Amino acid sequence: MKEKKEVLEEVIGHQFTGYYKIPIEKFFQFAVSVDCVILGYHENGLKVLLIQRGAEPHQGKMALPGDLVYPNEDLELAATRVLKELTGLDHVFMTQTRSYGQVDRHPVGRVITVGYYSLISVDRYEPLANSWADNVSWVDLDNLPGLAFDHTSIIDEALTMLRERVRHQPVGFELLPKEFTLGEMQALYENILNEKFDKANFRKRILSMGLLKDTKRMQSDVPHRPARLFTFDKEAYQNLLKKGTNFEF
Amino acid sequence: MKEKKEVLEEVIGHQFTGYYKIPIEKFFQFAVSVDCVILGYHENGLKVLLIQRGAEPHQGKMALPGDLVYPNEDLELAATRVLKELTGLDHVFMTQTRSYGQVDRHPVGRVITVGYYSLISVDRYEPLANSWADNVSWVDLDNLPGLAFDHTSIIDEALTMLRERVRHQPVGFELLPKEFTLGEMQALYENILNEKFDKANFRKRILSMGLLKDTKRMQSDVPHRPARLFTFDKEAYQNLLKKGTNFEF
DNA sequence: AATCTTATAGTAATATTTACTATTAGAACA
DNA sequence: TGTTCTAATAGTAAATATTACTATAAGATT
Repeated sequence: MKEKKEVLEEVIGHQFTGYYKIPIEKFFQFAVSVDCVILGYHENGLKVLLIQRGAEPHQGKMALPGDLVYPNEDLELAATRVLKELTGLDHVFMTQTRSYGQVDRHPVGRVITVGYYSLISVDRYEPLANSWADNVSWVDLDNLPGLAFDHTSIIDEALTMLRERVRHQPVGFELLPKEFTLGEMQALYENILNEKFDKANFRKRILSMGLLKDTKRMQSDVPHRPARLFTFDKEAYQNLLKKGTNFEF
Repeated sequence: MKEKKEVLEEVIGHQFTGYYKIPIEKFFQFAVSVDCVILGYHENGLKVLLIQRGAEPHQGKMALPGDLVYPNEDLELAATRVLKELTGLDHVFMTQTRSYGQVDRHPVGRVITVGYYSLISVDRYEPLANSWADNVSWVDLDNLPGLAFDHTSIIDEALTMLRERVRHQPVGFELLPKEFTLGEMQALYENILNEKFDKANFRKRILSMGLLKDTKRMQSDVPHRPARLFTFDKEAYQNLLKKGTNFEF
């Protein structure tokens, strides 16, 4: 590890003579970006929304939708703006994952990126490439190409977060269509957690949470006995949260 | 919400004529800081390590140990360096919480701060104020004074994280002395989770995890039957992690 | 030696989870 | 129209885990 003195002298460009001697402007050399990990579920697989970069650096490579934050812009707003500009997606509620700040992660200068993630229902949105994005597409998580910057590890960590979260919060619902069957729900859980469950027990477990509302309607156009359609009972979930009851799958 | 065009024009200082017209240097106006939330447990209460600021802004106020990151310094290293410089604490393993980027959170300019947190055993470290810190002390979390910047909410979120984590990871051990009794352990859990447990059942639950090593030694100088002393069995925990067994309290 | 406090052991009732089996119902086809 | 397919739904008995207790043990203090 470099000595503190050496490090400082590299920064300030001349010999270091004391802590308070570094002019504060020397610290204002960073740029900040946001990167959005939008996860979806389709055809029995988890997908992530990627763009093809139509601008340097890493032009042509696939990447997370992300861009630099304006110096007078809040981070959350930046994430919302960037996602909309590049993919057309609006009204997507994202939460921060964490920040990535490797010194050499960006070729142009020191850029810290802040990760945001969201789970969405693939069929409720229609991504459309825009601005400097040459393309937008849902890419299978088991089959990711080489990505720009450190985006592969940003996705990996978001995924770890999802697997952790799915056990303690009813996040599955966000990834399914508005109405879904218990079979679909089970397939989703099995996919995320990479684990098989007993069908009858899975049903009991999920139903006993009291977070599903029976629509009284049935699947149609299936070549077998159709299953009941459910929706997520938001109200019941709010009540559960208020009571402080902690959800466990 | 401001229109994009207006926002841009504020940033670039002249009329906006198209996305690619903003020179990239305009984006490199940020500074980045790290703030360390060091939590400890002492005399039946959770504490956080705070400094008294001996420098502007917010001179004189209590604050988290934190400072600006050098433009050529990795975030983790910065956190380690800053903590050591201000409080003398070394070899503290911290993990990132999240970043805070409100536009007006710092009076000098646009400063994004990255939160780091750690749980430590109060009696294993000897904090000592240094550099521009006028003072270091363990402050009771139930009795926090007004803090500099947005540090109160950084602490609040770290605390929420701790309460979440304590249910799924054996973090309690980090906060206790190397050797501890089951009674101390129970008091800690009750304190963090603000909930009482049945003594006999708590013992069974904790022991059945198989993460405690019996030292065969006893408490001394207590005015009652002395309790057995335990240590955390790191090896057993590693094995548990390898097997992928998920810890639940 | 009596008394205090807290540790430790044990247990019975209750609740939850698990591993099953059995039955049901719509669609498709003969 | 009934036979067959597939997956949904219902039910249950054994095994496990949790909970709410009671009883006993042991060192320190008086």
